[in-house]
Amino acid sequence: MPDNASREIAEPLLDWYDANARALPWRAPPGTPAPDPYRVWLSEVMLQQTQVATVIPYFEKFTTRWPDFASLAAVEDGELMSAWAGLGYYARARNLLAAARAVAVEHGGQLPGTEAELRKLPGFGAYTAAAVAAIAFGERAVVVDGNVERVIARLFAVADPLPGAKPRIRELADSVTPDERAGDFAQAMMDLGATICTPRSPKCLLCPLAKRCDARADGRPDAYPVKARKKARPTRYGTMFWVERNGAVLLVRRPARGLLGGMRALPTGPWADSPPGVEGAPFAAGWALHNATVSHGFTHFELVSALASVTIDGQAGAIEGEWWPIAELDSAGLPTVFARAAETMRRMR
DNA sequence: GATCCGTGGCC
DNA sequence: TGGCCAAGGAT
Repeated sequence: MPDNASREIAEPLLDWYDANARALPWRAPPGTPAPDPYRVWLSEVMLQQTQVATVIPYFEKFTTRWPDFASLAAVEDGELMSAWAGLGYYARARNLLAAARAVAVEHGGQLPGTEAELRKLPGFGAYTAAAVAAIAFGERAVVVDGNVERVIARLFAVADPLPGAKPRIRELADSVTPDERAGDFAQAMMDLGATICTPRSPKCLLCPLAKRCDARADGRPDAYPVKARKKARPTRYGTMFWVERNGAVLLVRRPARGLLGGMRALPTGPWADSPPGVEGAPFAAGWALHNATVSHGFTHFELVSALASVTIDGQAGAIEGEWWPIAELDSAGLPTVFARAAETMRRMR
């Protein structure tokens, strides 16, 4: 790292961090020994595309139930998915469990300590491998997340739009990453991005790097980073099926991959460009198609789902799935869209 | 490189 | 209201 980059960026940023670091459950205080790699890893996975305030209660729940790699590796798939319910991006939970088991089997129960080895584990991309290597193991790794991209783009007034500018931003991040305290430096950059160098209305008057910031000098810090416009989300339509029998409702397990993969769910028909009615129902019956719908925004489409219901008396026959007591649906581990649909049905019936 | 993959909060 | 955003990864 060039001397001027250290003097103008790393040193004042680390000084700021020493005085202003957020106290977070997975974080050791600045200057103290590195925190538990298990807790660092778990927090980093939960924090992918998810804000700190959302993560904290999940992190507390997970670390209470499963305090280390061995206990997590022993969990059954369904139990882990239920615990993750509501946090979103469920592939993270599937990869988390796969990585825990790989660590138990192939690494003697300890997370490998280098960025290159971490990168091979499920769920460890460029960001997470660098973050865990730097924060938990003290490796000099270049950690680039959305916060770092924004801070760097402003410090150097990077005019090229994302995502094309990612390689350039990583080069610049590399050039300002110190050889010592790379983990604290990464967390300082992310704290700065989350609290000072925010996407809208950055608080430049409080910023320890304002003197050195090219975007600040231009007078338009919020113009960076430049981003390509996103496509509009299409609306898709579907139907969820509520099958009631003896005070219980039929739940199914969704396929292991894809949307809400591996999660417990209400039976659904296909998503379509227009309301499909009771097409794709789990079995032929006298379905009542209700007027109420449930709308839910996913990452790349907006779902508007109708609700259809039927009550079965006597034997369930060959119906596949679990009969879950309606009074205990809160403990079923349903993703938010199904939890809301279930709540709507519970009130309507 | 483009697409898929959740959810909640903000203005 | 609706688009944008958040400690990204897999394919």
